[in-house]
Amino acid sequence: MNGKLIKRESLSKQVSKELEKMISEGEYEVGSKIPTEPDLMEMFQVSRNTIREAIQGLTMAGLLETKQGNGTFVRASSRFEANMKLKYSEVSLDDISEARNCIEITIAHLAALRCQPEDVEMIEKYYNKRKNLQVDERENTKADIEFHIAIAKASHNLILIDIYQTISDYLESHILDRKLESQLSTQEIDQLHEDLFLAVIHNDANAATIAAKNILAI
Amino acid sequence: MNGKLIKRESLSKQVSKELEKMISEGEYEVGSKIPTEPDLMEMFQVSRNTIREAIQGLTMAGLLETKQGNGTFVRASSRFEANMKLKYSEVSLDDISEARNCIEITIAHLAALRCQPEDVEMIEKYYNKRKNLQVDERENTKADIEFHIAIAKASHNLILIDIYQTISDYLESHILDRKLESQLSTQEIDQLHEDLFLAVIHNDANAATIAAKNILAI
DNA sequence: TTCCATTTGTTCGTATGTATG
DNA sequence: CCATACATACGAACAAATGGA
Repeated sequence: MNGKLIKRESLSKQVSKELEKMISEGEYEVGSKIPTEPDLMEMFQVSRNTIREAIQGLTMAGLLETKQGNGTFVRASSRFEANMKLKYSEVSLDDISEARNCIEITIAHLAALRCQPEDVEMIEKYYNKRKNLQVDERENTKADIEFHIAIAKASHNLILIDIYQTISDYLESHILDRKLESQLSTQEIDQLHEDLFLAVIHNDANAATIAAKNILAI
Repeated sequence: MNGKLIKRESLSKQVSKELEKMISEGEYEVGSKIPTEPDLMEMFQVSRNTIREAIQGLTMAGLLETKQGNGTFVRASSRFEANMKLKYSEVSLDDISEARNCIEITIAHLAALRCQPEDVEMIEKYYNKRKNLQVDERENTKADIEFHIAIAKASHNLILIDIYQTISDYLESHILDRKLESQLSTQEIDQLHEDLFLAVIHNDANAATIAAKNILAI
């Protein structure tokens, strides 16, 4: 009768995803308390067990934190943030910056050597997105990171991709800082990204290496 | 009456720990099927929910794998092994090698700049251990990795240390292969390690970078 | 201080669905 | 088709911790 009733996904997973979405969208802010289990039962029309299973999953992932006799609180707004908070609670911005510098060049090099047509498509997509979002610095930075991640994926090295994705969320504020402090104009920064873009899609590994170094020097 | 009845720990946790112990001790081997849920209920004298919760925890941790309509199987003998299998199951040796090359040089450079007396002590310890274990190739390789990890720690960059440690377990067979295929003699390889060792403890960043590159070229 | 309502934690029981052999 | 075994979901009861009256 109802196509939506194809319930290939368990109720707890559905609840979990919905909660995660609400958290990531800021509906429940970091540090705040989410509704009680009885309230969530009412909201989602499922049993307490199902609610608890969903909460347990998000707790394991580090997004939530439960306090007996008090409530369930939002610990992080995303899995990445949770991962970083858990794993790298004592990491400095310098550490992140160094790690980025370390792998960015290798990634650019490998991406130029290995990028496939579908990689080019993705890279181009985010390159253009980045170029068209010059007004809003925040949005531009997000697109910037997406551009770099697309290049990382073109490297086809699963370890490097994983590392880059893990630290990329922390890069956001870092990149923004650099841009604001930079001596270079927006046009010059754009040019550097275009250099990297062209080098990668033309499979010029040496040029990609140089372009990556130049971007890191911003 | 019975000291053991202090049940500060939940039943499911107790069952979980007991199962994990049995798995790690090899009572249930990797790939084999553990008893069915009803059997486990009988064994531990708890409800099916409790059994299932314990199994779910170990499944999440990657130690077990449940197959509906078939049984529950041992996937890994320890959490560490599980973590590796889960995260880098599709990683090739080339990926690891590339990632290593990528960060090894940066690590050597930073270690030379930042190593403290206590770092020198550790590096020296494993340097000597490595030198004195020339007979057994396997032991030598282990000491080799410990030597490199000591250097990584001297970089004082938590992210790079973490990454290096994560991939180092996969490095063992890789390094062994390289040694066996190498054109260089044991003495020459030793010399390269001594170069790196001396460069780092003398805070010579450039020499450390070069030494690291030479070692990677083995 | 004690008491109590709230909230999460733990455990049990039961029913039904789904996959395998 | 059937027995077995895991998957999912619901309901219920009590324990334990918290915070406020």
